[in-house]
Amino acid sequence: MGASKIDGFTPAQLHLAEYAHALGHPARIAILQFLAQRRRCLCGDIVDGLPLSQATISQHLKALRQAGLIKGHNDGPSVHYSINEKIWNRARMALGNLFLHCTPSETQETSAVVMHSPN
Amino acid sequence: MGASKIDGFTPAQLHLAEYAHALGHPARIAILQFLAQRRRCLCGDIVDGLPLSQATISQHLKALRQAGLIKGHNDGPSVHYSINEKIWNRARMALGNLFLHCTPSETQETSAVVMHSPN
DNA sequence: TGGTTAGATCGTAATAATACGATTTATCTG
DNA sequence: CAGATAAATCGTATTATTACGATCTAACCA
Repeated sequence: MGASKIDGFTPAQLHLAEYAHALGHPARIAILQFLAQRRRCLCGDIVDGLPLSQATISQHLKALRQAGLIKGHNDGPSVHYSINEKIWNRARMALGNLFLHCTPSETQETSAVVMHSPN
Repeated sequence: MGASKIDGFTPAQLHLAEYAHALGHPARIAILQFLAQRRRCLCGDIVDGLPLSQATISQHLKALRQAGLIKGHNDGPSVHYSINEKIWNRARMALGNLFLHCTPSETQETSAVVMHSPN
């Protein structure tokens, strides 16, 4: 894409867009669901589980890592990936916030709950 | 980007990625927040409110419309835009679902609430 | 009808994203 | 050390995105 204009938007808007952007590809959704199922898994497990090459998976993992949503832990030649709960919760809250403030009608109370700090 | 591979992913994953992708730009976040504030507003209002050209705003509106998140209502020469609650709720649920199933620990009950059908 | 206004669309330049083969890097093992 | 394995990175072709000026379209008004 052309580079997005960044000035004129709030940090909150930029962060929210960054999180959503990281979620904006089916492979990255699948990777996150994969990580959630196994709680912690090798990069190779993901490669085996998805219809994409090792290089492409690695690229998507990098994108998720750069957004902060996942983290990797080196274990010999392999890497264990897992969801980064801290940033994950931030993303959850940011999106909950968006839906809270952008959803009209009585659904607001329902959405509101997602915003409460879980810890 | 290169065209994303689509086969091998579930419809749910594809929809989720589509919604997230639509939210993955600060201008589109700002537009949605703008629409939520005024509940219904002219395209020109958005153009005045954001640091982007009319052509660019129109392009972002098109992206949001194609994802189904907003709808436009013609009123003479102007167009009133508003959030499409039906699809908006679908997006909210889909994202709530993702966070529900991907978030470890005790935050699950909290996230779960967002999934309940509001109506 | 002629002019004005609101938005969409066109054309296009610049840049980012996607995908994958090939290669590199790093770690373990014999 | 030599070979094997895991994952990252490189190189690159293709396509999408972003942004904006310019133009087109449609609806309104005098």
